[in-house]
Amino acid sequence: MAENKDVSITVVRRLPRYYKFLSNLKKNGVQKISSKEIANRMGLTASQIRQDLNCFGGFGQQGYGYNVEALSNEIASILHLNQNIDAILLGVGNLGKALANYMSAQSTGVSLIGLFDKNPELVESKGLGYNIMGLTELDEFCKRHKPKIAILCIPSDAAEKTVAKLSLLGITGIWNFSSLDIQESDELKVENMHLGNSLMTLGFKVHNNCSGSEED
Amino acid sequence: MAENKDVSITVVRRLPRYYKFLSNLKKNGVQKISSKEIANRMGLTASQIRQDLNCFGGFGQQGYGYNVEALSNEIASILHLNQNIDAILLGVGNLGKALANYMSAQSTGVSLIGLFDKNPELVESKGLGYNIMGLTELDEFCKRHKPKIAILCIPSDAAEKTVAKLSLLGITGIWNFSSLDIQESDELKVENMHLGNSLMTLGFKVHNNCSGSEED
DNA sequence: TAGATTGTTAATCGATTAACAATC
DNA sequence: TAGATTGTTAATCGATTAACAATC
Repeated sequence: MAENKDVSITVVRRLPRYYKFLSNLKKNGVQKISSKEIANRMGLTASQIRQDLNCFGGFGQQGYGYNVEALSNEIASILHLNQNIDAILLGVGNLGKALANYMSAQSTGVSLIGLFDKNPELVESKGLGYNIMGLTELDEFCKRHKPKIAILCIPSDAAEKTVAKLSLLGITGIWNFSSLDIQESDELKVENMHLGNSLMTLGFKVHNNCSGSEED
Repeated sequence: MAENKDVSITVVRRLPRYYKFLSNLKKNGVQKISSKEIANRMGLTASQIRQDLNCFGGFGQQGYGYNVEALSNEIASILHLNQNIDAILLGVGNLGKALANYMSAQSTGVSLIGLFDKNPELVESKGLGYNIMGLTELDEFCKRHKPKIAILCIPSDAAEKTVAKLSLLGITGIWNFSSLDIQESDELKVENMHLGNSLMTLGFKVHNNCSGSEED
């Protein structure tokens, strides 16, 4: 059974990578794997993988390794991929559309139940599979459907005004693609996806040939 | 003068955030700031900020603090934002378009010089400001224009086949939006932007109300 | 001069790696 | 039984925080 609470965020961030890796193995019919081989193939160390997994339970078997399917299921359960969180998306530009398409194609445990835009009538939504609401309908929609996550694909000045309001409307997680640096708190969990920051970091690495691993 | 080399990637990743923060101060006419106030406003500690900056030089003044404009310029120079790296983008779907638009609007030290798609004739490129080439033209284009960074907005199976080839064509940095987990090396710097991983991490946090800071 | 705040060293904390007994 | 590989404890490494002398 999955034990969590006060597992470090560093470990949590590796779980989706393990999950992806194991899914690929499963797809290729691989049934068992050792921490050593996971390490080799993912560019980590065997120790680290065993430490990570043992934060949640002893999923392996001495002398054998890990059963791919069982471990994959355990991680899915730790990440709550089988449960569902409802999400709304604000700002249906190219990026918003890309994310909406991505989310309908992938199982990440989060599903989109509403898309909003300042000018819904200007959005070309053919093939998107959603109809788009105006931001004026946001309050009413949230009160009725109680989404938990908001995906921000709006400019940072708009985002600044929106965050506090979303909190009041019951949003407890923000996937933030605006350049606003949103601070995480107990009440509001945040993943800041600052594209520009990542690109500048890449630029630095390319210029300096600096070493060091990266993730997300 | 900026001293770098073997500065940890953890520190480097904070530089773009500092830069953004200082740019905003500058926009608001703020001329000086202390590490303590930066810390308060960014959710870090004053110690950490002083440690970070002193990896590159002593930019402050005792009893006074930091001059906003000077510090901002120093960080821009450390990040090489004034120099330019040429980049190409592969896969002009919604995401590719979003990134192309973003990059023409922002100064990140990286500029797009070519967009490629498997089916360039199917891409609606009105208003994009680029004309889109077929992937068959990639070799020729790279040999002529020698871009250094490739932005991958193609499916992961396509990405898998493409990475080694890009390396041979002189690409030394990859901004990877495919779900393929690309390993970084001395020859090839990588920023993996795994959207799904980030969303799953957010889901975990929302479910578990787990604490811990995040960035990108 | 007195007050403020840096640069920098030392202490602490957390994450990774190594080692090995347990056991399949 | 012998070999392999886990789970787990201990050692190391790196990053953050605290403290304080230097100095503007």
